Amino acid sequence: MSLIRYALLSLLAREPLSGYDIKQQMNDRFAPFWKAGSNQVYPELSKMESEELVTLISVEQHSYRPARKVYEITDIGKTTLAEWTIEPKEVEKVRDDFLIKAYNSWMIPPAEMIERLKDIKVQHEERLAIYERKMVELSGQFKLFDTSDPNFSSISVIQFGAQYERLYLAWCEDLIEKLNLSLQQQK
Amino acid sequence: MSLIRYALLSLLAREPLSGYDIKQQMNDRFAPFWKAGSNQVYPELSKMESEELVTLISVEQHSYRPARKVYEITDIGKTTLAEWTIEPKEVEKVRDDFLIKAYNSWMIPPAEMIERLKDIKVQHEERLAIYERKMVELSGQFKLFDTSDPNFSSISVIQFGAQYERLYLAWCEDLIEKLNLSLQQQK
DNA sequence: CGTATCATGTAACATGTTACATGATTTT
DNA sequence: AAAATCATGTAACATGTTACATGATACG
Repeated sequence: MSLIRYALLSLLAREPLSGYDIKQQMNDRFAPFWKAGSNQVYPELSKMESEELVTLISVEQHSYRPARKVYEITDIGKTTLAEWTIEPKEVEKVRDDFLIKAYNSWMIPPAEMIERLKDIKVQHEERLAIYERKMVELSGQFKLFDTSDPNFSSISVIQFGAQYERLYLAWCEDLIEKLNLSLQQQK
Repeated sequence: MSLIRYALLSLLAREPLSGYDIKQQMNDRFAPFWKAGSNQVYPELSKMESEELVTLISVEQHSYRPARKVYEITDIGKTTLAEWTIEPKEVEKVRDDFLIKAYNSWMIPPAEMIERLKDIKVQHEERLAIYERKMVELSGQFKLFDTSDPNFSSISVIQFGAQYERLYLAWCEDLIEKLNLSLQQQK
């Protein structure tokens, strides 16, 4: 039911991982699509183990550290994930704070709003750079047209991310331009 | 602090509204950017009233119905909203369920995945149509270059929405095409 | 004659975020 | 000497969703 469950399974469908690995992948590699706190990952893994969606395949003990518990997806886990994947669902709300801020731009002096937009642009440029780096990384190890290769899916999702950032940048630039025009008209 | 507060203020900055009005605007007109339940709207309005961000300007009693309580934003409310609007903040995660589903597309038979994508496309086409209708509505009552007109902001946000839906559609079409190619190669 | 609308609100539940706790080791 | 890394996990808090409650009237 909960979304986090399927996010975890999506990663485990590709390779066995520990809770810690999953957190890393979400917060570093998978970012900025997703994020998960330890309080969600660890309890969910235990629950999924008791429901036989995953199994514990090894417990590595490096002397002093807490035991590293590595989980593998089961066949039940795979079919559960596949069923969820093709299950129809209403699409999400967009829900981006900055869009509400933009909805208030009429209250803000144009010069100030332009500064804000430039800040936002920098952040989106950084994200775009991350996606583009990932694209280069992945496209090397990918056989064209093999849609059953996990990399096919990774690439398509990253491509979405990159396109999204380009859209955001273009939108910011357009707004900046309009605000600039109105500044010049005032003079 | 909470986001809902600023969403409410954003609407009240344009005109006085009741809690019911706000819910309507969010769930109908403002959709699909945002959504709010009554349990968030009504208590938040009371809280904001006690903090003097809004004031109750009228209580309409239509015989049998619960009293309709209309709120207006105060000057404190306006400056609070304006400050929040220009306050820098890290940009949001994208977080769309379907992107996780797409991340699992390698597990799904291409023909099935194509069907799913077509379903999603329909939903995004509907949203695009909503945005385009709103654009026509709004652009009529808008003086070009007047960035202090609330409609200027409305238009820019809706434009973002429309561009987003076009991106989503293009991405779906691209994926469908790739999946189709791999189907033909299998034959 | 059942359902939708107006209009407030509460309660129960699900989900997500931030901070904390442990504790040796490696890096700065 | 301080901070980051690995690795598990818990607790407190904030936010969001779904369902319920009231109750007269208008609509199909």
